[in-house]
Amino acid sequence: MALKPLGLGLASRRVLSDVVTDDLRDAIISHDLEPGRRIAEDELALQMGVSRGPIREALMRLDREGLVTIERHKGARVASWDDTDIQEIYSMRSALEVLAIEWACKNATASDLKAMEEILNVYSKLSEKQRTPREVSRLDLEFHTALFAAAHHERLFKTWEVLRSQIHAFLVYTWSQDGKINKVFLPQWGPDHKVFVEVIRNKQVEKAKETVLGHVERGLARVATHFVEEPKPKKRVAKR
Amino acid sequence: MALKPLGLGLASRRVLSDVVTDDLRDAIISHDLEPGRRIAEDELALQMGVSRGPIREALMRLDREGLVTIERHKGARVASWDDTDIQEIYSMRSALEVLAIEWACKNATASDLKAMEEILNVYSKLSEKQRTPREVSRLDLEFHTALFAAAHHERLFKTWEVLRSQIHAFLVYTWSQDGKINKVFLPQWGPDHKVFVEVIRNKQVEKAKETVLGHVERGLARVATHFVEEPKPKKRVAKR
DNA sequence: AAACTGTTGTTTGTAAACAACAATAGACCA
DNA sequence: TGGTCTATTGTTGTTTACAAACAACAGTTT
Repeated sequence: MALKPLGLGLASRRVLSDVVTDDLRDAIISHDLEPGRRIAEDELALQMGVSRGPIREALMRLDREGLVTIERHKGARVASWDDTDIQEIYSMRSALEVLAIEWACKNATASDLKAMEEILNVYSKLSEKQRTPREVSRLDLEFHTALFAAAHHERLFKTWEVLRSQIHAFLVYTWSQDGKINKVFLPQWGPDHKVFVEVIRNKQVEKAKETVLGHVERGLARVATHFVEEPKPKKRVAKR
Repeated sequence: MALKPLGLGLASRRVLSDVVTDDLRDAIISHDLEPGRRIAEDELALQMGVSRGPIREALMRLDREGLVTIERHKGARVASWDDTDIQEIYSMRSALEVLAIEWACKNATASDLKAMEEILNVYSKLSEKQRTPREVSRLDLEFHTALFAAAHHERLFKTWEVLRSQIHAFLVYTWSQDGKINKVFLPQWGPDHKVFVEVIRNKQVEKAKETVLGHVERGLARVATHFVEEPKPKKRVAKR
């Protein structure tokens, strides 16, 4: 059974709270709602033309995803990031990806490998100009999602989905601070990921683990040096 | 029916959905609600004397915790476990505990260590008779929770909490199948865990990782051999 | 100033309805 | 008999409106 109902248009009977969740997530990831911003249920409900029920549900889900922060009787805010968060996220990511590639070596099917290669294929067909940091990062997250799917490990996949949202969110923030992250990163992306598919196909578990560890560590280094710290209003008093 | 009507609203600072969540979690973990059992919102709301709102919220949280399975328009069921789940849970646990003890070596404070030792202390004061599988397992989960707390890694801790609920749930199930799991396990528990505190205090990262890995693997072996498979009414393919 | 008190705006919870949907049971036809 | 189709039924999803609990703020009193 497919872990994720791949977004192929069929849009199957989505429920209102799903729509709200996705819209809100996009708004947060794209920074239409800036970090720290207050989200009032009534206001959002009015704005989206739905009642409070689905809004509450969406906010709770995004809280679980780490994109918003809910405090009792105080409501929800868009989450914000500092370097502690980066450290946490990438250390989790290392641990999870190592486990993922381990399981993928055992469980990956032909179609799993094909899905991963398909993403590499899409990348290779992009023109130089299309290889924007944003687009490549989107493909990057998609590739790693395919890797996690190949592990066939339900709980691992769900945990990754949470992490992915957070990575996605602060990556966009990082780009907005520094548009030219990509000098060394982008040309390397394709070859770097081809290795993943190969070691999985050949079931070279140890080499796979090393590969993925190095990969994530380089990712962290890249992000950390470019991440511009943002004052985190965790417990700040709101000034009017 | 074992669902206690909730105590009067003296209630303190907790909010209704918290109470419902905790009551339901207890009922599931203690198997007052057997795996696979259907949970209807209306029915539960009536039983607990609250409206559907807090019930829905509680069910969503328990779904996230993995104790309940919600399907759209079909409602919630108490989760059930098979050996695949055990494999998933323990592989996750290994990865997470290694990361946890790594961070604990860096970040543990004196009071963190003290908290862990306090639990060992409680254990050592238990009489032979009090060392039931159930009680020791409760202390075990508490100890490991203290370990995760000592890591000072927010996301890691939250992920552990999810896993803990699941471990707790099927451990109770395992005990109910076999009351004498403890012949080799129980006497070893105390000394086994003292090592944890020491390696963390001395910041012996590598040794710490080995220790925790072995520990979890033995835990898996113990559970796996005693786990009696239960028919799982998993997901049926959606027919249209 | 510090402590008290009420106001305000928000979240949280309740209630009663309706709408959308899934499962089931009959009805119908072959 | 066997199968498809359509009601029926029950549950979840959603809305509306209101009441209660609570945090933050401002003004008042001491």
